[in-house]
Amino acid sequence: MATTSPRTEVDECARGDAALTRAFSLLGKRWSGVVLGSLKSGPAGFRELSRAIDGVSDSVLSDRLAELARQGLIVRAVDAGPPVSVSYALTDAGQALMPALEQIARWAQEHLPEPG
Amino acid sequence: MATTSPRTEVDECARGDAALTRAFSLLGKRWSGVVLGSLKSGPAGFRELSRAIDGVSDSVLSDRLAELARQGLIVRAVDAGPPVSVSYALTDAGQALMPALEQIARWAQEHLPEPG
DNA sequence: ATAGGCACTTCGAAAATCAAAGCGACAGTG
DNA sequence: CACTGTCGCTTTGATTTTCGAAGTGCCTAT
Repeated sequence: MATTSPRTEVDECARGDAALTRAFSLLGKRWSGVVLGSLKSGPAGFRELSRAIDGVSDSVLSDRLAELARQGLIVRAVDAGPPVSVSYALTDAGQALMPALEQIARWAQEHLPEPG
Repeated sequence: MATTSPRTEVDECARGDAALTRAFSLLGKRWSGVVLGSLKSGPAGFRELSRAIDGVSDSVLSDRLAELARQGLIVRAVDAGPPVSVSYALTDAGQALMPALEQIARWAQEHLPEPG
């Protein structure tokens, strides 16, 4: 810490970074980060995501997709068929997060022990 | 065969990014991201973190610190006083995550609606 | 007609998180 | 010395989240 500071730096954003907190009120929910990451290679349907992600339950996936859409990170597009198909895709805001996710993935490869 | 995809290699690696999944099995837990972020400006004690983070309960903070330590992202250092004091600090692996967290924080400021 | 896929929703059970209180050690005050 | 307060946790229910399996409605292929 600061060696010679009589002042309180506590009021700074040093600790309690509001933006990070905000980000993790989303990303800190199970699967939301992975869902976003799964969308980076292009739009996908519900079932496709469900199978790709492996471990997430339908109900939670549904929740996460709804919440991410509500937050404007992804969009739900319905293509009236006749075979009606639904697809989820990243918005600009969602895309903007991809570099960070890629960085996290790279970090995990280097610094996170393998599962097992 | 499916009407849309002529061929999906997508299922292979693009989706289901293992590293990202691994990362979020940690960061996807409530508060772990914020705890790490709080440590980026230097070591801190339990009570200090507890107050800085605002919202986390002691029991969860305790859990997160233990888990992050177990994963090698932070270290717990005890300074035998007499006034015994404990402090938590980022390891190299933990430090290596900071750029990503900063990027996420920046992203949140630009793309995440304010708390309200 | 039977079977299967898609996009979800519903439901009960298990797990995670919460807020509050408690504990042992120590320090400061009167 | 008793009393209050801080630190670093742990324990104890209550509340919330997540899980996993099954069900629904629609459409298509056999």
